Amino acid sequence: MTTTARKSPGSTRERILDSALRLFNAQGERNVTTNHIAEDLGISPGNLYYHFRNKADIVSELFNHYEALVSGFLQVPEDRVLTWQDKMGYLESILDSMWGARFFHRDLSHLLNQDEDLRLRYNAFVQRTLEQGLRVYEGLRSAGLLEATDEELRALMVNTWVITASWTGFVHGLVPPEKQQESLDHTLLRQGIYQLVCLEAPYLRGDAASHLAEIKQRYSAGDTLSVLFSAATPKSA
Amino acid sequence: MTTTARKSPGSTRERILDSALRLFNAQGERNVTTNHIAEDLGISPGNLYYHFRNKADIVSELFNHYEALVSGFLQVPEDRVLTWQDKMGYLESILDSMWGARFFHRDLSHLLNQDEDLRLRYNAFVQRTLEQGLRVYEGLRSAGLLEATDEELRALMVNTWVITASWTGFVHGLVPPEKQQESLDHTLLRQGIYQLVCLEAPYLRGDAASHLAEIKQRYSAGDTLSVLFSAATPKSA
DNA sequence: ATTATCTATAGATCTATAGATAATGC
DNA sequence: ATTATCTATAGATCTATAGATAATGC
Repeated sequence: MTTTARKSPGSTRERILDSALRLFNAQGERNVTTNHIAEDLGISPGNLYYHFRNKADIVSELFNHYEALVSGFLQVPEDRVLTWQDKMGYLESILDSMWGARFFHRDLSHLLNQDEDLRLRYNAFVQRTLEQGLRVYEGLRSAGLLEATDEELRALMVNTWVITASWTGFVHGLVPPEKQQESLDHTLLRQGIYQLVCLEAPYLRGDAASHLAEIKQRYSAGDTLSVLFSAATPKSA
Repeated sequence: MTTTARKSPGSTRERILDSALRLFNAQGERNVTTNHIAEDLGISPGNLYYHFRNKADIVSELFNHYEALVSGFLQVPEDRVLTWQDKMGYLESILDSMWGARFFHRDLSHLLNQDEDLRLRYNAFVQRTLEQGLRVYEGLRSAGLLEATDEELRALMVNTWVITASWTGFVHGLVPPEKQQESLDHTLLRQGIYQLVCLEAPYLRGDAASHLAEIKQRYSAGDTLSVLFSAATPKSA
């Protein structure tokens, strides 16, 4: 039974989840079978099935972790006004969470097709995230850090979400798995933040606007993506 | 023997590709086996393997179609200046192509991991598309329809690409497969164009800017996505 | 007594090939 | 002769369970 009651942190159930997450992220959910997970942990397949009904059950539980993480970050503080540092914190935290569960968005469509209940929870999650994100943007607007109509804000929020959720997949499409070392990954993750900052840039005002150049600079450090544009665009004329 | 030489249009080889594309898009590549394709066509599995080495070979050939389609659209006319209608034409054509091969981006990471050669061709494709897209944006800038620095243009181009390539996946995550009728699909595809227009909006000038409201109106007709924001955001105060 | 684990395996697929047969083009 | 197709199947997995055994908590 997939109760939410957790045993001691090093319990077999927890270890299965840890191992599954690691293998899923590294090799893709599709390429990791229940046998692989059991073998990775040095337990029997039977034991794994004692703790989880099936693979979808493991995925479902991993989604719960990820969902709680993201929802937890996207809170607007009630006791003070938002700053542009807050805004950067949101971007970093969420992209980090995405990266930690990148297997999920990579195989999203199959995972949702396979488990109707997960699809419902995922839809609710997207809706909630978009709403919480919109609150954040509205908070930034109230703080004078952003200027946009309600309509513009909603479109911006959807675009922010789509890019955030797709960024790890985009990176995986470009970098072959054997080259996905931790360092490179981190650089590309920062490029994702750069892209999100550029997305917001036209609407930024006040402090957020005056720090724009500095922030862009900070997150484009690696300049890894510029490879994509080959030699066509001279850096400075 | 994956030669590019094609037999008569209704040849078995072509029929296999058609059937595979249709089934892949409808059910996901992962859920469609070579046996399913053969059965769908009423031919034997053996026959299918006579025409294609394996499933990856079929996918590879489908990618060729898709790639040629997209690359063909993204040409800047040399004999005249770009108009904002051209720009909308690009968006429509490319999202249409994406939709036609939506299975591809849905299972992208697995397909690329499975076929090293496909990964290389895909990377070249992305690079070429970003460059051609950049040419288009530069053309719009020369025509006075868009104002942005080179740096802004490159970031815009990457964001445009990520959203374009991810949009169908985003839609699939929200709409359960049994509800994905042709009509709904088309509405959501138009919402994708709306999102792309909003992405470009801050940089538009001249005719492109003055037609902005009209264009937004045209593509948000269904207002399907607004469901995501529940009742939180009043349409007009 | 209950919880955790293992061994062994049935059943379900899927892939891809070998070998036979039919259809077609000279 | 060559091209296209079919039948039948070996081999490779993977899932998920049954049934036995070990460990643990009272």
